[in-house]
Amino acid sequence: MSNHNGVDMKILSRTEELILLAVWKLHGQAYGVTIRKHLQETADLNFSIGGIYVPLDRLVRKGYLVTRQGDPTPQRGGMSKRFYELTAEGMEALQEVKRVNDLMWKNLPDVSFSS
Amino acid sequence: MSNHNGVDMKILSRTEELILLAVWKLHGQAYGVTIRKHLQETADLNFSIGGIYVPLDRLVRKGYLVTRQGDPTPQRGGMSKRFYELTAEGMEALQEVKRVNDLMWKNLPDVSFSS
DNA sequence: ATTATTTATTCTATAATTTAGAAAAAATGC
DNA sequence: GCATTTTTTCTAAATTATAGAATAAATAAT
Repeated sequence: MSNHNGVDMKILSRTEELILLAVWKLHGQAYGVTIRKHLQETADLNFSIGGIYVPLDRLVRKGYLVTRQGDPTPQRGGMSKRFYELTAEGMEALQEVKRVNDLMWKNLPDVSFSS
Repeated sequence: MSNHNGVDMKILSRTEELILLAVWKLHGQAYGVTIRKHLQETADLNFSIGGIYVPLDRLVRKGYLVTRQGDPTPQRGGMSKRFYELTAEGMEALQEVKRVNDLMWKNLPDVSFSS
């Protein structure tokens, strides 16, 4: 649970992981609306509006994402988009969560459960 | 994001997933101390005491785990153990989180990141 | 039998994250 | 200018995570 500096880093929350993955997948086209849609279409996950923008802010503050304001587009109207991209640290945090997940999902005994 | 009844189920939090997986792996020998140790040894995850028992309670309330009081053992001393086991619903919640994870980690473009 | 030691859980307060959606902003079309 | 569209900002309430002191229940030692 430490990064390349040997400093303990907290593991990503579920939402943080999902949003970073969406940004990764959407490379260059990641903004609030497309991120939300990607989660819906890819995994049938229905986030509220705040459920996307609140963690996005946090991920920028933590240094896992960078953001840039988009230019107005030739489409109808609307507030200008705010695009997001993964940083090296964001990618590192994703690799760490993958490491943990892979280890924890390995060598599980045959299914059996109670009650 | 729905279970076999078509009812929407909330996706497990990171901690809930990790604890359910530890219980699964430890089948029959899962209690607070062994769960905490398993997470430490398997994935280098260091949970505080409350970080284990608080979510364990919640997982029982949600029906993902059942619990039974252990008998005193021939070892030195100590309060008697409280063992945990997965329920069918707990297993289902794990399968659901795995489905989401597998989908989200698929087809990612080549690594690239900013700043 | 009293006291010390060990193992393990319970309890509880605080911090952080999630969730929901109304409100505001910024652009184009008429 | 006013209506409409797209997108973000804001914010309050609910849920989860974190930390570790306190307590409990057992055996060992004297």
